[in-house]
Amino acid sequence: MPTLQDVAKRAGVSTATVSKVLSNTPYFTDETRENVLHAVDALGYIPNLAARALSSGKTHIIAVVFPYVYDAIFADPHVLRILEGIESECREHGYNILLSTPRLSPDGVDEHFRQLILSGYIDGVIALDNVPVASVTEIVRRKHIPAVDIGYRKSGPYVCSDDHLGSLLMMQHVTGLGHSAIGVVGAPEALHLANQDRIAGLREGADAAGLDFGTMPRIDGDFSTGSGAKCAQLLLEQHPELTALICLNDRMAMGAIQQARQLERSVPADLTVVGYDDIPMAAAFDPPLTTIDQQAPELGRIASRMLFNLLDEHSPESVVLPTRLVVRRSSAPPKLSA
Amino acid sequence: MPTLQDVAKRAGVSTATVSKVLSNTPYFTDETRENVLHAVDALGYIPNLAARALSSGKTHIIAVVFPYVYDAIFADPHVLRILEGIESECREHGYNILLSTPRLSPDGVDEHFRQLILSGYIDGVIALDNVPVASVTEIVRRKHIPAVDIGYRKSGPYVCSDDHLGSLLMMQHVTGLGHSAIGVVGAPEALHLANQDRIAGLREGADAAGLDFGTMPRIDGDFSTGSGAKCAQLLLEQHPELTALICLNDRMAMGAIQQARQLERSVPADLTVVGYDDIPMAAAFDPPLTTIDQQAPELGRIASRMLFNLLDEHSPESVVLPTRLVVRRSSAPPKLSA
DNA sequence: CTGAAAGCGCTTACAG
DNA sequence: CTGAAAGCGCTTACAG
Repeated sequence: MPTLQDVAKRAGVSTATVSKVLSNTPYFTDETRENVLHAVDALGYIPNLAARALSSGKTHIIAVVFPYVYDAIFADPHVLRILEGIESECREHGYNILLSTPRLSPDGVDEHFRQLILSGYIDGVIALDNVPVASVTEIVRRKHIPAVDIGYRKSGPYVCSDDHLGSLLMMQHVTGLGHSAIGVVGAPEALHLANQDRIAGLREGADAAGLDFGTMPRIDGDFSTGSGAKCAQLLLEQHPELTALICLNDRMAMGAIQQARQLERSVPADLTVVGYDDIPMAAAFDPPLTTIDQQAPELGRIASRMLFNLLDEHSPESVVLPTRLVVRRSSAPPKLSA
Repeated sequence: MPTLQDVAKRAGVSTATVSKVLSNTPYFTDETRENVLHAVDALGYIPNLAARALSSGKTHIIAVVFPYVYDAIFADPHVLRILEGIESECREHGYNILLSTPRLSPDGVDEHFRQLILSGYIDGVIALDNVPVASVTEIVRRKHIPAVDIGYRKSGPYVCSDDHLGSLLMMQHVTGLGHSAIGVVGAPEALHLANQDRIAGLREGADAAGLDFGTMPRIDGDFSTGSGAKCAQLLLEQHPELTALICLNDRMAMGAIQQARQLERSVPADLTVVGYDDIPMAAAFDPPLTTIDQQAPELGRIASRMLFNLLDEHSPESVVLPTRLVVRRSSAPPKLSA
């Protein structure tokens, strides 16, 4: 591979000049600039990233960090769509994505991740920091590496979805249809920091409809399809009077619908089931899911842009991204009120 | 951050010694070794990866390349499970994963990817190289960077799933149940190099059962759930006599099942529907899908191990990973024969 | 068993 | 507007 030196020689200038021309420093004769560019072209010169990193301290690599808890990254379509947004934005800005999946424990991140962060290889971090057990970004920020959180650990710049609004909208939708015997398929708060907000939103929605959220049957799953089925089974067995199930993500809602079918309850005729996230399959499901669109790709895009701001020494505002109710066919008025 | 020099000073040795001790070179007094290790500890020294990369030429970064075609990486659970296998193996061996999603055109890979490869930042490449339009690894190998393909472009070490066997097993299963009016929801060969093998396997299975594969109705989708529904609709409208649908991936099978339900054909009582891939949701679906397990995580793991072999200057054998029939509840004997 | 020294390929004050 | 030179923090023959 040709080096900067080769280019300099070929163009008849110094390496400093080549370097500066390539980094778009002004103050160069058009002639010099052209000379350099021609030499670059002729030689097929590509900068050595390691050398650049060593001397400039910038690697143009950002770590995208999805803590490895429950099955998040490798099974959750929602997480994937966030990644999609990050990818498109990073690629546009010439940043490379290093995928990191640290194991978290109450003691913090694992040693491998710690080394990565301290090794100087990473210009910035975007972390899905939503697990109560430990913070990913703490160690990153302590090293003064720019970091943005996607989630609720508001210890620095962050972007999160308006979960309170989302679950409020959902409860309003369900009560608005006339339901009052409502079951909740939730998730333990230890699994996700957003849960508090979601529960609060549901409560507010229930209050507004004159219902007591505290008395609504609720069983927690783990976000998987299977757990949704199990929760729905228990809920419907113990409370056959339920006419609606609010599930805290789409996969559990799908599980719930499959379970309802086995119990000979057809959705939405006999039972309304709603989800959360609006993953791609939600629209293709049978019946298509009424759910909350979190704008996952946009979360990723915004997080990336905030990070680029930080890298430019600006201080981006944290943002709470609005959620939006998507009404499809898994929800309908209860039969009794018909 | 403390540097090698700091460690050397503190330990009273040369930087060469520190470097060698840290890379486990033998021939050192236990005393020297301990001195160095203590200094490292005391200072909290972490090697600077950029410096190491520049002087050694090794970055310990491997690029995991999923060409950005149709919706592969960000919507296909199967791809994700491959990534899961790669991740676990790489993490064990101390390699970091750079996620790269080049755009492919008949001219080859995009400029961004080309630069990445030529920049010296990448020790090796694992590529999902299954799209006929262009090869990802060609440019990589031309630069003598170790690369392994997951897929069918057998231009270097590769690992692939035994698609021929998989589809043969599937056809045998379906014909074995007594079906002869079988429809196929396929995918255009331009989308995936494995299709040829899958079609060949189906044909062989049909032959073996005394059926003519050529006359079986077939419509191609694009691997998405929605396309599966559409194909099933067309197929069942045009050929109401069909008693079984073989789909070339699970997502299309799920779409087909949903569509069948809308046409009042219950699965498997009125219609057998089988898939391919055994994605996580296949087991949780209603009915649970009969499908082919491709051992996706294992594909990723094997690919990683082959790459580590290459990095150690060994020449790994390419492998064709057996597939396995997973019988669940979406398949049953046809009604008529009952 | 250990060290001096060159070198990896860039960038960046500094000087002119 | 351009260049000489130091420096980023390691590794690696080579020598002893």
